[in-house]
Amino acid sequence: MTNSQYIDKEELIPYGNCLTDQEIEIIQKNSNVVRYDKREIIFRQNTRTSHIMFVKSGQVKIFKEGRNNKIIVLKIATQNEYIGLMSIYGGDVYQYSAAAIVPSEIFFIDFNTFTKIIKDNGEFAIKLISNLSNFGIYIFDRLMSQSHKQLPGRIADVILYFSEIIFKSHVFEFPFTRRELAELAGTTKESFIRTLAEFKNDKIIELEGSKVTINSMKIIKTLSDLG
Amino acid sequence: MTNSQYIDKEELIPYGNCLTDQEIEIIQKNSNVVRYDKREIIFRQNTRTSHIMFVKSGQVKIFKEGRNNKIIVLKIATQNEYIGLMSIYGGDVYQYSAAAIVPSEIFFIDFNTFTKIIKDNGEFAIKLISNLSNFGIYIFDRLMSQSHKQLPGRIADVILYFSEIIFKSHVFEFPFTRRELAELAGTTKESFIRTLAEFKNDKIIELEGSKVTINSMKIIKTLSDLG
DNA sequence: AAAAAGTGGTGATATAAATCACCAATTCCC
DNA sequence: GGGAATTGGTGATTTATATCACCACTTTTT
Repeated sequence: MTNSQYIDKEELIPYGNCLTDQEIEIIQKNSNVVRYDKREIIFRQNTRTSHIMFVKSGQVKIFKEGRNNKIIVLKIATQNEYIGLMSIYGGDVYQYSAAAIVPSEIFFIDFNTFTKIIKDNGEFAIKLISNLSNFGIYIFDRLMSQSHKQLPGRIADVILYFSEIIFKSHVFEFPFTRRELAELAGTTKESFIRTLAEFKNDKIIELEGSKVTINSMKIIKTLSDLG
Repeated sequence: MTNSQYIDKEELIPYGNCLTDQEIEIIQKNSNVVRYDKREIIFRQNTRTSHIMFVKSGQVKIFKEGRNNKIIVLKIATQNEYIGLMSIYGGDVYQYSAAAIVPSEIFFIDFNTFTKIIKDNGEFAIKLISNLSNFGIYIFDRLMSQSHKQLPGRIADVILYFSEIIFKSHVFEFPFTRRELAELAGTTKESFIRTLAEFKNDKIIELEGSKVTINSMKIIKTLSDLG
């Protein structure tokens, strides 16, 4: 018998501190962890949804594939983030794909078990509603940025995303190829490379391969704001 | 005392058939209806969220305003659709604006009352999770289309939207100005007008002012698919 | 260990669509 | 009822970015 007093439920499952010990136990009995290598696909767009998943450890790329191999990278999911929630309750197939970008552990929870807990536990339901809402707002912002910002603004956004959201540092290494970075900025590999080179020439950033050092966060933010 | 046996709860409140008579009653006690004229603003982006709302009757334009007066029209909400849900549970200010496009009645529900019912009623919570998920997926599709489709494809999308989602007929009248239509397609007034004129010249549609008759649904769908 | 595929990068060229500049006809509002 | 603003529309011009065509280098695959 575990002494739950000493366990942070939030580390066992996202929004776990809304759940009773019993609910946590039920989830754990109806779940399992799968390990994925770098670049392995976790689920693919248009396949049937099955389990609720979250990232136990690692980093996962969420992306959508369109016609003629065009891809949009939506975000990087990190530790304790649900992935695929929106697809599971929004229809019966995944609307996007997920792939590990570093070796990652994914926690799989049985769909019916999870749904029952949402129904029984209102606080937990509200948390999920909040989560989905925030994700929706995030996609919405991406839509605005894609529609109205031009390249330098969108590339500044990509730099800010890694610096502020993912690595929380103004020195970091892109965990993506140039092509993937372009897919995150909604452009082509060539245009991304060129614009990034301009940032480097203008001394806004330093750039050595994948390593980025932001020299002027102020200029990056201005670029992002003015679009 | 109302005899609920003869009332379709779904018509009183969206997803009402998940609610008990008592819950419906609580909602009705804590809500009110407000009438809006054509073009009146219902709520504006960046103002604080307050009530849960849904469209009792009419049609409401949901749109987001960016820098330099650039606007994206996201969708038209019609009867029995919640508006602003995503903003209310995603943060404390509206992420977008809503305006009536025809005289409309909006049902306002007290936030705490509504939240309590979500917490108490799991079926209702699941419905809302589903609703938010579908909305998210819709925005996501818009993002894909904005990123990868070119104008004719996006304008075909607009025509399909009115024909299939809003009016369910291949003859209809745009309830929008050319400018608003352009904002829905993610382009400028001029480009929208030109492309629509091409559709007319190519006999894909007939066009007289705001009145549209789709001659070849097949070509419209092909344009939408191929982007 | 060779062959194949993918990556980072640069230059030249093409092009879709925005922008600018108008105008006539409506609609709005003091 | 008359001026101001908005709308639908067209043509000419500009421009941002995609596309094409490469190349040297690295990483996979077999």
